[in-house]
Amino acid sequence: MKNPNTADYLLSHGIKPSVHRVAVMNFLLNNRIHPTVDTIYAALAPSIRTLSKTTVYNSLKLFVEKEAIQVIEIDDKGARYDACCDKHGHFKCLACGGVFDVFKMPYLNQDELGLSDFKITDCQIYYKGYCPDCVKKEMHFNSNN
Amino acid sequence: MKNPNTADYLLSHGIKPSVHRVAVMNFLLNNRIHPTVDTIYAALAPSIRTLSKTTVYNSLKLFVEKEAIQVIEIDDKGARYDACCDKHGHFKCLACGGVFDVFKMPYLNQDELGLSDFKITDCQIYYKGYCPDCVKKEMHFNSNN
DNA sequence: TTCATATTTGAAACTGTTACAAAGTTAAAT
DNA sequence: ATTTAACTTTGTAACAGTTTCAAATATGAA
Repeated sequence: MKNPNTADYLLSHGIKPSVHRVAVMNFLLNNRIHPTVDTIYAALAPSIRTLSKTTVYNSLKLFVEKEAIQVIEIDDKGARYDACCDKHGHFKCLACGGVFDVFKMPYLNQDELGLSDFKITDCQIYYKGYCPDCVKKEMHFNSNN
Repeated sequence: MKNPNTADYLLSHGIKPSVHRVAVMNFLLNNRIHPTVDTIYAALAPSIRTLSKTTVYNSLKLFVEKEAIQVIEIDDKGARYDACCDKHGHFKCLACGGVFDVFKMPYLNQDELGLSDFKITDCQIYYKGYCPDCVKKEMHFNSNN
């Protein structure tokens, strides 16, 4: 489960690998579930008794700035974080709250999009609906996820 | 500037056209600027002295539910509202805060996306960067827009 | 005119996030 | 070892956008 190269990964992005930062990055690398801040904090707090939620926020913000991870702001129920920085879309299930990767994306270049004179710095594609499991369970009532 | 069919438009979507609702919908139909709640409220409040911001929130929420408009949640700085419900992308300028339509979109169907067993209810494509005007003005410092 | 129903209001609550000053940690130079 | 400077972390409070909710108001049919 432990990735010994987490500190190196942070260093390669110009991030000083403090104990807390390594723990947060490690969680993201080993749990590809697009977790929220709360999920990360809840998972790490028991074993790192001195961890505060602000530090999780600070670390994630720094990682995003240094392009070590990407942030998925698919709704207003808490940002999701993804250790995979490759360009890809995301699907969020409105029943279970799960976020799925969508890798088969049809990206167009700037000219094709009709944005020739723009400077594009970010592109995000978000799908919403119900995942296969929840479709089967007919969990179409909307929860708070 | 006035669109006499606004009430009919609301009715055709199963929305009772109260005075306030017509005013909000009318603003959206005549001002295709993807306004925020604050923008709409600030524009209408002077002429409709009894209007409250909660009513703007309530009306917009109802319109979205009834699919009379669509909501653009491109960042956490306030939702944008679009009277055009056609499937299209949006670009937000990080300097001036303007939101632009991106109509030339490469939509794939569910199978092509690899989401065959999912039930998709919504798709949003968001671009960020700098619009032509701000590129020219070299307004690349980030504001709070 | 009365009554039932729907709409609107305004204040308070709520949520995710950020700001900030104080406290703690780290590691190099002495 | 001790000092020092720079950085990291904490915890509280602030903040913004949005929602909740009970009371007040408006609407329209009987």
